Amino acid sequence: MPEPSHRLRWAPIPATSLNIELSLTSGQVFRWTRNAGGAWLGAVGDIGAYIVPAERGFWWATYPPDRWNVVEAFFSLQVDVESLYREWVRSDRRFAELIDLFRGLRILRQPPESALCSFICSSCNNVPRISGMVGSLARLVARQLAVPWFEELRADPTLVDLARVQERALRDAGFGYRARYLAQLGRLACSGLTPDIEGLERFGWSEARAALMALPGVGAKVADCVGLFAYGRHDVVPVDTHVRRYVVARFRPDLATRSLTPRVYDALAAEFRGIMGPYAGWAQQYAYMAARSGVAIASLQGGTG
DNA sequence: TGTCGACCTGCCATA
DNA sequence: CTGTACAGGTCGACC
Repeated sequence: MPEPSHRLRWAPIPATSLNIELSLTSGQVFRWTRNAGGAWLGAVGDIGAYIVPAERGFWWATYPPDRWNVVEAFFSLQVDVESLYREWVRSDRRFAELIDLFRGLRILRQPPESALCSFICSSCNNVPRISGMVGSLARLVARQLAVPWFEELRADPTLVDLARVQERALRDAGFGYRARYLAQLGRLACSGLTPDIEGLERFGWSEARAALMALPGVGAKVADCVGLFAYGRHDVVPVDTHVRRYVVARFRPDLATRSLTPRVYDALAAEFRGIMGPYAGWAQQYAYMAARSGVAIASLQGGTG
């Protein structure tokens, strides 16, 4: 594969501030790939991106060229993680361990419509399979980008793109019961029956969240993922099975046996947000990774130390 | 409000 | 190698 070496730009953002591999493989985005040379390839909306990590920074290229603002926004580089780390350790001393493990992990800012599609696919699912589905979805419905240094790169899909495929084709491609949600969403979008997903970002979160939850296949968890990963709502805490396990073990053992009703969901999110503060959504990603990777939750039990 | 089962499929760990 | 439990949930029907 030809590499855009003559176009590469340098960004002096150290790996301690942005761990590219960790951020791209932490279950936020599912379509980035790494080539043999260690470069990461992916799309951000309609923009192709090429990222080569290094210790003291990273090399980057986009197509169309030189879209630094896209790279900067995607990696949320305006957020100073070092100051977050200092705050988190003050809020919860045991976060020091998670920061050591996952230093440089950032919340990525994705186009909301494709984030919606991805997290509809994520329900009751595992990351390898989600990646396969999200890749298939892009191949089935999204526009091919004419990026010279990719053999094949699809744009991030939009909701109207979804109407290009029948539910049956999605089922044949292995989407299972999520096929119905996606096909239905595409029909609604083409009929003008979905809200302006991009525009919802400017609404209050409770209003935007309710609008998202009215869409097929979108419950509290998926809506919260759109809030955190697409709208830049840093304080929104999606409560999945891992985060639930973490918060229950760490702070709310009284909720251990309760089923995850909307009330319990909100209580867990509120508990975590109350402790971790306005960037609780970012902190959630660290807790998620810890719980998912089997870092001894037991060792995290008992008080807020 | 809270509980239950259905919805699809494949990964992963253990028999 | 065949069998389970489970995986970044949501929805509708009943208490």
